[in-house]
Amino acid sequence: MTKRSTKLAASSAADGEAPASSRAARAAERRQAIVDAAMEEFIARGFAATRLDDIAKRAGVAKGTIYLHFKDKESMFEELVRTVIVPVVTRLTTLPPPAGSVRDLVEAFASNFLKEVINTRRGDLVRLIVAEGPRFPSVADFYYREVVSRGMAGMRTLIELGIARGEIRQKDLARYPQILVAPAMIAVIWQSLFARHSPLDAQEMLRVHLDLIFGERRTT
Amino acid sequence: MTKRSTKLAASSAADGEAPASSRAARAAERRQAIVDAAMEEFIARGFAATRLDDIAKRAGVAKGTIYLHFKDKESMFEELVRTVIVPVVTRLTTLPPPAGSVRDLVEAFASNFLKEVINTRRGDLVRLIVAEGPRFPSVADFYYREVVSRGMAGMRTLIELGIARGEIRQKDLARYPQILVAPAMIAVIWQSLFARHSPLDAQEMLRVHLDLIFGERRTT
Amino acid sequence: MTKRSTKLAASSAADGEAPASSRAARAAERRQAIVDAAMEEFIARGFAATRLDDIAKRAGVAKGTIYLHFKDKESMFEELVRTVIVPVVTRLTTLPPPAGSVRDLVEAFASNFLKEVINTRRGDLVRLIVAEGPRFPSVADFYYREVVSRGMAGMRTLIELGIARGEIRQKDLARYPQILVAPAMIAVIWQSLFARHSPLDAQEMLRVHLDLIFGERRTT
Amino acid sequence: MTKRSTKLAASSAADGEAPASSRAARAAERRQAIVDAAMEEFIARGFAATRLDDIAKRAGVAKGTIYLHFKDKESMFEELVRTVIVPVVTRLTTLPPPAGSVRDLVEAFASNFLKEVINTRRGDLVRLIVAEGPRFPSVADFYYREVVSRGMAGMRTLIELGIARGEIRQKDLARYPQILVAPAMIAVIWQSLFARHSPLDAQEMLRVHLDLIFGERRTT
DNA sequence: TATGAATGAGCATTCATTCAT
DNA sequence: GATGAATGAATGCTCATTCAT
Repeated sequence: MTKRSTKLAASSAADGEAPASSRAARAAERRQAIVDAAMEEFIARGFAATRLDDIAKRAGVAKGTIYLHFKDKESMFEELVRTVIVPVVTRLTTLPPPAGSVRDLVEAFASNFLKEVINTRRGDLVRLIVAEGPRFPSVADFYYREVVSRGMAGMRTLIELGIARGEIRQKDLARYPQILVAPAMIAVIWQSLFARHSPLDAQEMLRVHLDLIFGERRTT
Repeated sequence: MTKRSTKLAASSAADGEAPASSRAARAAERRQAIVDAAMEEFIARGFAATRLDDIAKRAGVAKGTIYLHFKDKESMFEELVRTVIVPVVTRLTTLPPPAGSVRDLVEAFASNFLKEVINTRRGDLVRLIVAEGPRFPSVADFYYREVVSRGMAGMRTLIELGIARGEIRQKDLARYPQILVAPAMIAVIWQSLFARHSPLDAQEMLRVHLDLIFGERRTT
Repeated sequence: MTKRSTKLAASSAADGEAPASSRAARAAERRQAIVDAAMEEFIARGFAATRLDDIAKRAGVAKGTIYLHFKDKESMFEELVRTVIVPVVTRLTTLPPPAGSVRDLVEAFASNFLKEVINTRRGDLVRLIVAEGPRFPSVADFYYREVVSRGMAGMRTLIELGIARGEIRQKDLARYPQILVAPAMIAVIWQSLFARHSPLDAQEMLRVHLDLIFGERRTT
Repeated sequence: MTKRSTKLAASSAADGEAPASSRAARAAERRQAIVDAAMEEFIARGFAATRLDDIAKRAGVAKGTIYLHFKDKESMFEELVRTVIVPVVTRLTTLPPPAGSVRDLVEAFASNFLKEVINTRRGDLVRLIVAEGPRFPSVADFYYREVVSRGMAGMRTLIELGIARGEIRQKDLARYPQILVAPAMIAVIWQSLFARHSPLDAQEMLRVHLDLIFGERRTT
């Protein structure tokens, strides 16, 4: 009756005997299954309305097992956010191959953001953070510290570089990097809320936005 | 222990003497007190985590009184959104005095948006809608229909007018009015989530953004 | 919006002006409407599950009006039982025209019981008393005192008369008048509970039962 | 404060040592405790006035435990009726040893009914069904189907046999088996409602009734 | 380690009763 | 007298958390 998490059971052969990846690996696998399940449920229902029962069922574990990996519902949510956000940030920030024009850099970033966040569960997670932020100051703090402030700083640097190189005219833009990111954020929220009312071609919108800023015209 | 609703007692002179405003007026007053209290609580805690007890306490009414005005918690939330959103939309859309440049129009709108939404409980309500949308399709539908689609259409018209008049260069912008609104939305969310981490001068940011689109420079 | 009780408004002409039956009559009328409505509701839902709101609505009065006539829900129920039971008992016990055979007397009684109780709201009330008895000792006491014990005594007298006159053979019957009444009671309950499963010709059943006791055969 | 269910602890030896009766047995035991407690409370107060809190307290379990066994209060009531009725019906219908006179058979049945139902919680349950029937059509249906219609059919068969064998004179009786059962039902209700006003020797009453039908005289 | 039965605090909702109009 | 808006105690049900197995 208990359903095993499938998408992550890429580990071993038989179910009861784990040759190589014993003990620790099994545990990590289970934990990951819980995190995945929790993300789905939290996104779909929000923190307060999500039942641990449903998470356990979806993860294919018993309810008590969750407490072997997380202190309680709150810390599960907080750790979940960290667990999912950190690798994405790492990937998005490590990327910039320091060659080419600023627009190339920004476009590369946008492209990655598109692939890694928009139209992804990760995008829904961003909306979830926006939703639960006020009730989870620690999550909002974490998100501001790890994502927002770092993102703003990075964008500002890029903008200043663009201004220095003459790619960007609008000098004030450096004071509000939010403007550079705003359409991407709006895309994330739009997909999560209004996709079924009217689909949005996020990629094209971002291109138009970059045209607005860099003045030129190019194809992705 | 019972607290009188203060901000809404615009009825008569003194608090203890309500000669004319009998029955109906008292009822409307009470209902408004409930709506106000509910908005505060829903914004602070989200739908699921909000207790009717707290709403009642904050509104200065008994728990049962809420049910004289709303069928249940869900419809209270839905009606609340309508009650608050409709007048704002009305005010924001009725405003444009059809004189002056397109930039003037947009700036007037931005100015009103700033005053009516950003830095206002209404702004928090927008974040709340983003947060609860997935669990309240009816709310998301309503918001899309009454606010988003109408807003997009209006913006598109303005953009096209701007293009026709030569105020806006970027022709593609008309396809993505979201870009025009994005910074305003980001400002709303920012104030709600990150104001305490780093305050945002929304007015100035919007000005910079308009400069980006209209190319010029002006002071509000 | 308030609906006037119709079936009882056989009183006066205009609604606001009661020529003869003013004041007191109006009050009595209202009270009767409440009693009627209450009986319907209590029978349909039982004491605990009946809402005063529904009674008021059905009676065409405001909720508060009920409290002008009855102390509270409990005493309303108790008085209701008295109000309805007493006249029936009176009618059923006053009837015996002291002529003819004992069987004639019993048959006359059965016939009246059939007309006055079985297939009547009064029958449902008996079932209601059976239902609520344990929670309303005062009602059970009243019913036992006014109906059961008097009924048993009366039946015993009739049986003894029948035995003395040679109409009834079974001498022990006088010790258990319940046997004489049992089918009538069963008819009451049957109609209330199982009529829709399988209708019962109570009159015929009672005739068969009397044949069993009196040994003869007659038509009603 | 927690009371262990006593009457049902027929499992192991001492109360503190339950070696074999693990899991399933414990669960069954708990469920039975809940059923017992529920029966007491429902009988004493009726469905609507019974509090789950009281059932839980009486059963010695937490409130939530009830919901591990029953979907809600309604289905608890319905299942309770089934759970209690079915075995009784089974026992009462399996009994007839096909020897002896019809009167012997009927007397055996009466004797069992006396022992199994009258003066038993089961008797009170019958009154409860009469009480709640109108609000629980499913219960009334079940009772009619499983008990009443089967009982009527069985009685009719016996009566016809009695007529065929010359033990019963009254031929019409076969059309109204209710007459045969009526005093037993009245005994059930009497004990439940009027026992404290005036005790009833049900056994003797049933004997007198059988004498009435079979005409003879015998001792149980 | 993993399980899931058991717990009981917590909350939405109902409804008898009151009382200002 | 009548009214019905307002009250708040009462109660069914949920669900995060614990712990014996």
